[in-house]
Amino acid sequence: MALRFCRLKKQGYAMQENLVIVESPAKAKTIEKFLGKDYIVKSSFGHIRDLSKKDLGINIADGFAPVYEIPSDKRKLVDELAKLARTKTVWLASDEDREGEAIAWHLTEVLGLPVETTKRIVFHEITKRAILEAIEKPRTVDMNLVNAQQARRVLDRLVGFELSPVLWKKVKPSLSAGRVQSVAVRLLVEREREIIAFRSAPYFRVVARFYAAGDAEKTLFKAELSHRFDTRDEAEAFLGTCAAAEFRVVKAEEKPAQRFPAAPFTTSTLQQEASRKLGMSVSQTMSVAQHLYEQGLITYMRTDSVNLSTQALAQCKEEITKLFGEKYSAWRNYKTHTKGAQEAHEAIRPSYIDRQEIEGTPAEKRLYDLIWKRTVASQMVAAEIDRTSVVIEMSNSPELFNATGEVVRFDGFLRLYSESTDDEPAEQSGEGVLPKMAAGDLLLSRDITATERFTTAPARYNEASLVKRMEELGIGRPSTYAPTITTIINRGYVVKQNKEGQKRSYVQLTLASGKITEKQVTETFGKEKNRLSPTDIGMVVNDYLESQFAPIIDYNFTANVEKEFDRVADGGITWEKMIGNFYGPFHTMVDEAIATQTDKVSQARILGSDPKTGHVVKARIGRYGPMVEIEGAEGEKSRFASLKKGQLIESITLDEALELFALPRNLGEYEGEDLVVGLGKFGPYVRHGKKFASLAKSDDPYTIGFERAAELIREREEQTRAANTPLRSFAEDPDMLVKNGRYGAYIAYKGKNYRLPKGAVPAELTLEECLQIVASSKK
DNA sequence: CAGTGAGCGAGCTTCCGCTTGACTT
Repeated sequence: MALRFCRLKKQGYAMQENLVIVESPAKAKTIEKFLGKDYIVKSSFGHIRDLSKKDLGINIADGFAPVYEIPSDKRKLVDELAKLARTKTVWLASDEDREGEAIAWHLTEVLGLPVETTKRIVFHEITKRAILEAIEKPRTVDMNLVNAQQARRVLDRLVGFELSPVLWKKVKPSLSAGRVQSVAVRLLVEREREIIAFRSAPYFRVVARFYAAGDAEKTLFKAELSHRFDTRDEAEAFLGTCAAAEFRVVKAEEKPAQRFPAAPFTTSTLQQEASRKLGMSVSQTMSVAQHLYEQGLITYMRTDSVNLSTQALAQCKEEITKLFGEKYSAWRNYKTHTKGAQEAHEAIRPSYIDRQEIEGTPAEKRLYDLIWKRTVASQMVAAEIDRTSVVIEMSNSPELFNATGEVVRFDGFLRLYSESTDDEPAEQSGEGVLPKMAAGDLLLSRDITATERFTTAPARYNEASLVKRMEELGIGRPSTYAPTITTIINRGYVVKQNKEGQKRSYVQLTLASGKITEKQVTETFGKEKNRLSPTDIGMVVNDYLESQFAPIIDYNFTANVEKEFDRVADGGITWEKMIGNFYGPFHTMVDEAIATQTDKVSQARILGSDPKTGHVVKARIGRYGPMVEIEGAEGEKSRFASLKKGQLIESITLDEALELFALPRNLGEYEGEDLVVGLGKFGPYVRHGKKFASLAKSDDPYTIGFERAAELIREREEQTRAANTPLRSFAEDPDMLVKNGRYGAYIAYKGKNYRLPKGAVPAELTLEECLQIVASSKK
């Protein structure tokens, strides 16, 4: 046995003299194939060390010396790597960016390798050529870049671990603040305030349908008036003018234009498009992309680069030529403009461009299809477009009508893919083909319509548009966009929610055959799905941070410190000096914040007075969250009620507040006990004596009637009866019961519950089988 | 499961950026 082991080990040693360490296991697998049997390729699974978790992990007095630890879940891996490293030449092949360089350095430290001589290799694409080339010219670990990472890491820890405790003291325990998350929350708070402050105003837009004399059907087109009216009277008066007007073309222009394809996907643009086109959340997108990556179907999904490998470019050209012909192919190299991009990887693209479709879950197929189309389209020629614009004047008014038309002369990349936008589709005044017109042409109007519209508040962010904004500001990285959103939701700073649309009616005035007619139309507006809005606590924390730590949550803070990190990376300053420059003023701010008496960080907002009692009604954050209060008279207690989901202290009105006191409502006596509707921890309920039943989604606790409430109680009783009646019982052993639970049938035996094995039919179980299940599940 | 809202205060919470699995009540 010992001999055999020894021989195997020797053989392995002889065959694999080299150990290559990369960050991702999927990458390791691919590279191992390229390198052949002299190389064993292992993965570090990202970082292998981090600052000590239980305390600050930085020795400030000792020049900010970091205290690094190997996390317990990394111990085994590190031991394995160390063992392999002892007998082999190590090649550190972590990503070519700040974090990757640091991983390489931590590996030298932990594996006991000399920094000066250990081979460090990098490649931006996972192709055989790129990897063999990298092996040809190894370098050593760049300590300046490593130090820039240490500065980044230490700064984030200092900010996070000094700010958060200030919040625990001044606002609420367990809160958090950080360079990235606090700015993300700030974006949402500021947007929310714009929305609260916004007052929608009506206006009238005028659209006419014109035609050329003689050929009405073929030449009918739409044109919009360049002026918008503020009031109905103005709009109506204008239509009156139109009735007596003569319309004439003053300008007709046709201009050729080009539309270009979008760059290949990065993490952020993939998240945006998957959200717009497939309705996927940011974390869903990442998890599906991870699956595709692990199956070797796409390149790495956490990237800020739009670069494609030469090999991929060639494959695109071949594929486009095959599918659409050579005239559709255009060789393009895209450049990254993103702030702070590190470009350690390629863009997100299919691993094999000739693979147009894949097997997998529906989500995997759709996301792959999106990636395939975007990649291939990025290498296709621009679309050729003819844009026509026509200006129409009136004989009796200086107002002008405009019509624009667009005709695609050559589809180019549009044949495959067109990027979506975040904005709602603009109300079109009739893009499409315009009839041939020339200046001086006389036009007739079929009808002219003035439609009442309303100015709209800026839209709330959704996950993907927040990521887009963060990327623009250089805040966060591809690997942290999704987790950051999870964090700010988990901290209770932000909620993701839907909003029901509201109905409103608007006026439409139409001039046709010399007569103006009026129509009332209704529409829904303000419907929202999966939008992010700040909570009261999110707003309070943001305001506090703004008042005490303005420089830290400044939108340019990250961009500014990034410049400093770059100086460290260039060797222009030591990282300790850089951090020292930051920490001095920062720590003073922390001390001052703690010393500043902040009388009640959360102040009550006075809403008005209760019409019944005349007492003050106010909203504030209480022990159990946001609430409204009607102050009691002298020596009397106040009345309290919690805010509903979606309501904010900052924007709740007196009427909305008073409505909250309508609960609990007593609906009257039913079978000897009162039926009471209330709002509990788990939502609206109806109580009958000691029995409770939840209200259905369609029920409104403020308006629900006696009959419906009684019905809910009866339904609930029926359910409990069904749940308590065992599916199976045995005369021989009354302790043994097969019951129906929330997760299906289960066995209840002597006070303990047991799961049924897969495939068991509850109604057919015998006592023996049940006893066996109980016995076998005992451990 | 099903409101609460006073005050005291032990012990705990927290960052960002690299990577994947565990986990099922």
